[in-house]
Amino acid sequence: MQERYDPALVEPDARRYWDENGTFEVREDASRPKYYCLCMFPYPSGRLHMGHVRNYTIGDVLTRFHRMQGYNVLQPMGWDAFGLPAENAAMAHGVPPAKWTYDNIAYMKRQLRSLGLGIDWRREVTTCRPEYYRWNQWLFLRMLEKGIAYRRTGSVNWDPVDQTVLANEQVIDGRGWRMGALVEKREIPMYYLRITDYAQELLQALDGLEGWPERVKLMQANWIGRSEGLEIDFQVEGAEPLRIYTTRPDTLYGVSYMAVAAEHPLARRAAAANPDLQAFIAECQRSGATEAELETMEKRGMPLGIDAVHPLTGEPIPIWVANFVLMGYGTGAVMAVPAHDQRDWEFARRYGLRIHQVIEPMDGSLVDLDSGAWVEHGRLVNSGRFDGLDFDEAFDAIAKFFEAQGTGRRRVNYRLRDWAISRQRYWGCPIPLIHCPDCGDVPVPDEQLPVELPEDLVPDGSGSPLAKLDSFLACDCPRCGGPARRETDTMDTFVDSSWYFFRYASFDNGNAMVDERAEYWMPVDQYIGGIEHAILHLLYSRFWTRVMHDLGLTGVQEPFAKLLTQGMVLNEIFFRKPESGRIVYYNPADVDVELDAKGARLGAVLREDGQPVESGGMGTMSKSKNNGVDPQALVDRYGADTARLFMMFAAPPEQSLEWSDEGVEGAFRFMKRLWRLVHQHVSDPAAVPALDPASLSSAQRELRRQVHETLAKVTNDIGRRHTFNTAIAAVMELSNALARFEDRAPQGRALMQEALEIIVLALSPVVPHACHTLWRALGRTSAVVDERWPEADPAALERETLELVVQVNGKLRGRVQVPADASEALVREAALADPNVQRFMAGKPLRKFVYVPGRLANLVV
RNA sequence: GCCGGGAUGGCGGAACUGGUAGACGCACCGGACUCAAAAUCCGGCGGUGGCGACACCGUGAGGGUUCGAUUCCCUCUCCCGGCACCA
Repeated sequence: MQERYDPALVEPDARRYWDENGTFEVREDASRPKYYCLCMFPYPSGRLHMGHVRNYTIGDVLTRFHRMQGYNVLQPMGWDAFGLPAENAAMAHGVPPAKWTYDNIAYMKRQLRSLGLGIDWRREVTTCRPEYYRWNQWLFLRMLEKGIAYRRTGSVNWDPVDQTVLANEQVIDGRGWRMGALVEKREIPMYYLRITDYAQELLQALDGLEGWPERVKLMQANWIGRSEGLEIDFQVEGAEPLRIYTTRPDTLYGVSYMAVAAEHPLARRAAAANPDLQAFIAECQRSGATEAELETMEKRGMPLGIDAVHPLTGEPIPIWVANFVLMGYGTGAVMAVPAHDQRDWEFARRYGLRIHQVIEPMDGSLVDLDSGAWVEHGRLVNSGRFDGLDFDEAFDAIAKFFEAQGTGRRRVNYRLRDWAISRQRYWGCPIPLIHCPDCGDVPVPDEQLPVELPEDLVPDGSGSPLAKLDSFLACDCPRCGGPARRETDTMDTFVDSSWYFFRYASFDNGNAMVDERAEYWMPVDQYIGGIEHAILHLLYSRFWTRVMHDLGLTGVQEPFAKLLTQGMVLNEIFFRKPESGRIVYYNPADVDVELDAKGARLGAVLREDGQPVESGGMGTMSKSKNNGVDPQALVDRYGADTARLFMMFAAPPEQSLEWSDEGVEGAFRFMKRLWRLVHQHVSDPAAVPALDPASLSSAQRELRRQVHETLAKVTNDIGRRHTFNTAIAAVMELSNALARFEDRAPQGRALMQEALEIIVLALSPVVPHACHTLWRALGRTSAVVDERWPEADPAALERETLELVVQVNGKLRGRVQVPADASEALVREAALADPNVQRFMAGKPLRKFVYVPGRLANLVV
């Protein structure tokens, strides 16, 4: 073996072995338990970033660990290849999105390979290829048949200068990102998927997802947002009744106005004869479309001059148009109770509307409505015959009243909205529909699938290039054969990522979306990806899987048995803020940090000019903050193993990870120490006999216990807790102990051999290249990747004595050695005998004795 | 604004089920080796007081429960993720 650790020599060698032996190529095998380990596939943006490296290293560690535990493990990889950045790159460089995307994939695939990931590359899936997206189209048509897909209008951001629809990301402060035009909301026809039909199922099934983090399940439950309330019709003179939904029917007597969306028919009608209203409605249509903007903007409104009739009192209730009511959500109208809803209270204060208390606290205490709304449940007052009822009684009584009248009903409502999948973009999966002047919207027949996307177009930022391409547009109506026009909208890219995990199992089937191989592999046993996908991607995938289940395509209802949400990768932000002009960000690699004598930070300067820069703290690695670190440079300099080791050691996987050049150096140093440890052992010519545990000295027994305790800890930390950082820390501790262990007697050598073999096996999932070589260096002829995961020897773990902590009144005052099987009485005696303990008891009588076996004794005086 | 999460030495983090706060690594300081430097190795390293044994303080802030709280509860501050057309 080489004396010096040289990853450039070791790593290609190990990878060659895995490739030549097809180590990670797997097929279905009923004789072994299967383990489907899946990482979220990357968007081919150009180069791998640190988040990818972190994600795929976690997946690879779990893949290799489970392989060694005897599972039949599938780890596939693919490309989420449709999307907006390809169109942006196309516009910037005049290259077709397809070429840009395929070039990126080729480069990033080389990068992934250099990380030494145990991937079955035969199964690679690329979502922009027709053999993949034809099944998007095929399933969409099935959904259309079932009524799960439907068409209606929806609101989009419209750039009036570019004459194009903008993504939320492309709207900056209400203006289009390219020309700076004021963006308008516009209603256009779109296709929707009825995810709301699955709301109840998607909510209930969360309880069964035991392998999911609680916080993700909570976020999904809140997103679905089930509520129970009443749907009530308010009569409006000379118009259709105004229908609203409320979860607080108990506050009905406190309604002092109604609020409708700008697009509501009542608002439109009232505006016809009122220029001020027209201006206000036009202004509402210019305001932002995102929920965050809607909720934080100034709440404004204007009266329509129309009244609704209060259904219980018969009093007139003024109807207002308000900028915070959304037409696309619920009925586009709400009832407002300023006394018991904070937003209504603020609106009423602003416009001098009535604030009328109808609920009081159960204890009859007074409520201060001058400082804000009182939103708790309580007892009804000022509510006619409902006075004195509590929330539940009032809900019930009022529901019965409306049900008897036929003007209202109980209703379960969801915050979740149907999924709009139409995108007015080129680089996406074409929606397989044909518009015929005679037959209307006609689905493309299955035998004409896929509707292929031309790959040589270059978008110019003004609408979809498909709409300008006759060869794509022109077609025959499948129903009447007459001339027709193809749909030019493409699908949301979340469609592509909602089922790719099925396709990895049936990757080469040209005749069906999925086959029986998917039934073998699904569900995914462990899914790993960024926390930023906790809601949308994961919810859409759960929905899509249920639709496939209901169409008989799979027996699986939930796609991901276990979920690990990895944290973001952060780095320092350095900047200068000139007196005038924009903030300039400097890459941390170009900044020197000045320290005081204790190593605490004094300041930072730009190396180039020696002048100070300001620190902006830690932030996600991004282009805009210029704080990214290229993983390729890291791999080129230190090798993949050091990159993997640092990523796994620096933080537990669910937490954000702070980048540190020094930390990488530390990981590399450990690799060198490990290498040297093995080298020293194997280059000693003294024989290594078989280990005889019974004959070990007490120092040898002590070390062997540490070896097996470490093994037990690593097994638990990787397999159960997924805290790779603590597993690695334990191995570092053990290797420090081994470096101090200089026993060259035959049994000392034998113990060293056992310890080094266990270390190499235990680290092989994390640093597989180096361990491949070290295993052979230790005299083993097998490949470490094919070895079984070792088990800790219970005999080695046994202890004769224990050290217990002794507290007086909960404060640490001493330690005692006791036999491992000591009785409580013996422990009490030993604890009381400790001189320091006696000092703190100061002769006071023992009031209570708390004994936690194996841990501590607490003497309360 | 709403939903979810986080805050522990100079820094990243550890403490798994309420039981020894600071494992492991980094930075820093001291020493060995060297003509010297780098690399490597050895030692120290939360704060305050003390020659020392040791004591007191200390887990974002304030309060509570408990024999005992980084861990549980309440209030607050700041930071991060998501908010439906970025992926």
